[in-house]
Amino acid sequence: MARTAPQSTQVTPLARSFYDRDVVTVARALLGKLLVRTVRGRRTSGRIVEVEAYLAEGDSACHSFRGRRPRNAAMFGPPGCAYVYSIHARYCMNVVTEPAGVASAVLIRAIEPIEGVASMERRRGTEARRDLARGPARLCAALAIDRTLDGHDLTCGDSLWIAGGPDPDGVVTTRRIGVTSAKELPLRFLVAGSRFVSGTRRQNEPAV
DNA sequence: CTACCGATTGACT
DNA sequence: GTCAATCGGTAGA
Repeated sequence: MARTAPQSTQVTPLARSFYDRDVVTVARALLGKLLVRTVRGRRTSGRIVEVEAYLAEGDSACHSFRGRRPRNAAMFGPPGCAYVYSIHARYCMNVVTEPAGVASAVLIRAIEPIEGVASMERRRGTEARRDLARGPARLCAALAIDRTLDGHDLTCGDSLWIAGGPDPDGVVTTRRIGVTSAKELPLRFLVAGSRFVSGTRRQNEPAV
């Protein structure tokens, strides 16, 4: 086998059963995992450090709250697929959870860049490592994620997937950022102490 | 068709 | 901390 750069992290995609669980369980379990993106054989990746859960029921901030639409169709599909949408002329990426028809998802809000930092810098137009993927739309820009990946199956290990990683030492729970309804729900989860999370100091104070 | 608006970001005080 | 650019999706005339 050809010699390759040493890989410190396993890159086998997580199985569908990982995603076919309660959305909050999946959200917390995603912290520490490796988000992997390949473009023309070149890999970029990062450790997930910030996520938000969006509930299938009783969550007015969830895109599925007012029913199925063309835009949110992926949320109603099987678990383990991506839901990519645009807002304010940017892209954001979610992971669909729970059985098909239960329209819940986890928004990936920030990663700590691990591989392909130079590619991320080029795509983002900055060399500030902390800012490369701190925020859901910055993350998508850094990994070249757009709506062509809406509905993409994350369990195949092709183009875009999630692999295992070390569980964080601590998790902070806060309210979600930017939502204009259901603001009070404690559904944002951060790797404690990570400098790669978004939000202000106050927004990152524990809410529960 | 037009009008409104958001799970954001970056520039600025 | 404040503020507005940006544009696709959706609702409504």
